[in-house]
Amino acid sequence: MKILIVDDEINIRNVVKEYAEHEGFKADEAGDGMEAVAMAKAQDYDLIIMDVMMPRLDGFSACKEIRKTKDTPIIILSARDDEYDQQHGFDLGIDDYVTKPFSPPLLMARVKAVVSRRNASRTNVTEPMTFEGLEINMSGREVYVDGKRANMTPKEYDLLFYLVKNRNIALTRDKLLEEVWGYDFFGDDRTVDTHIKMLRNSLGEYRKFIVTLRGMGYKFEA
Amino acid sequence: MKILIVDDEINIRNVVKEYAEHEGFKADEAGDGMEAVAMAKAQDYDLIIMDVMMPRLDGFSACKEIRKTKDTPIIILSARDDEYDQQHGFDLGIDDYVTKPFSPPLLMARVKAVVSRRNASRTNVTEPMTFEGLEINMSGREVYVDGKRANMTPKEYDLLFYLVKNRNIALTRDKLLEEVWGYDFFGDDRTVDTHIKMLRNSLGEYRKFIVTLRGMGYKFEA
DNA sequence: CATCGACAATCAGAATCTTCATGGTGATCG
DNA sequence: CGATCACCATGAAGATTCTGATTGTCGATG
Repeated sequence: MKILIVDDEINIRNVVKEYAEHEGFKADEAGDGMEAVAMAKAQDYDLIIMDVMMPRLDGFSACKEIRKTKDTPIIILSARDDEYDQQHGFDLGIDDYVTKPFSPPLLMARVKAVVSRRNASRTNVTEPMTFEGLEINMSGREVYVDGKRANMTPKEYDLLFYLVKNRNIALTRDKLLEEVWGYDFFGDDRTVDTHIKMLRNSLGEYRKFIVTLRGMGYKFEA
Repeated sequence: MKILIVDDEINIRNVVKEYAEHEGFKADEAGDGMEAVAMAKAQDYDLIIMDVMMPRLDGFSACKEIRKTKDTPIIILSARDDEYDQQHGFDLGIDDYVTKPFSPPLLMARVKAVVSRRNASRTNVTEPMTFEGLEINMSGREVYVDGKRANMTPKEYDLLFYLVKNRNIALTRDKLLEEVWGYDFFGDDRTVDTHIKMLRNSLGEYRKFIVTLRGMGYKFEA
């Protein structure tokens, strides 16, 4: 297992590298996008961890360039909650996001998840899915209700996609807050309720897929 | 959920403890590294919050000592960024760190993230189980009795899942109250009986799996 | 070995407490 | 300035707990 760490800050590279090696990965480093592209094309990495803001060539452009020849899994390190980043990233087939500042063990958890997902099945998790009259296209960030394009807010998309990705699994509000809002969000539990409500409204009759688990949280039940 | 708070300043311990208990944790305290090592080895904590600068034995040395026998998750509280980065590597298996001064809600967010990550990696092995006509799917929070979905209350699920997780083990009412209800539940023993009764009703003929141990408690016998 | 006493477990239901969906409000951000 | 979001208050639906009565179990004893 060999990964490539791309960031212009040497401190971040060092931290990530130490953790990765502790997990049994072999880790190479690149200090900017140009370097990253060259290295990613020359070798077969199992995963690339890529910062967005970098000199010479930014992370997204580097991804686009790498994707021309390889489909190495990529995890993006982006500044907090940038909507544009997410939209952009889905188009490029980004496998996961971690927002800065992040805790190294959290990043490692994502790394392991992505790697095992790739190994487990080559099937792309972001293929469009259909549940009766509800069509969900995560890579295109589009949702159709009975063929009609649903216009939802960013949070609704994020929430729905996370629920669907973990469909048939009970999710606590804390878990949702951590995964959809970010681990550094500290706010009210009930915030989740509010967004669930709005999401249900957006889904019309297919609100039935979102099940309330009393005393627990929610679940997308297909 | 039990955590150990290690810091030589009693004010910090108190603040952290109060927040932790508010989140439903049970919290013990230690005033220095030596004490922490002794306590961490004597008991199974779900998490340790450890200061770096302490008399007698510093936080890092305490971690190293604890790691010899346990792999309890550890969050480090350090005074400055560089104190953590430079002085010691990441090979101690630290799960996260928070720099002082910190805001208690931030610390709590990290605590919850670390704990849920640990639990996720450990309990993700919750494939659905079947005992004759009784199907139990913990991750989906679903129970089927002869193929029919059983609609149960939160406590019934919690109780059943705990019993099943510890199947074939005798569980006292006190143990059940502590684990299913929480350490801070001060109520009647008979409460357990009531919920056992309702659970048995929900399980129909498969009530037979729940065995009462006279003068002792209950057991799920497969 | 039948009976009895003592204790343990079960049960039903009413009072109390929790939780959730909802609508509204003010803050925030582009 | 409009969209979005976090948060709060509220009431209704639902869950939990306790009480006290009843049933069940065990072992001692005559």
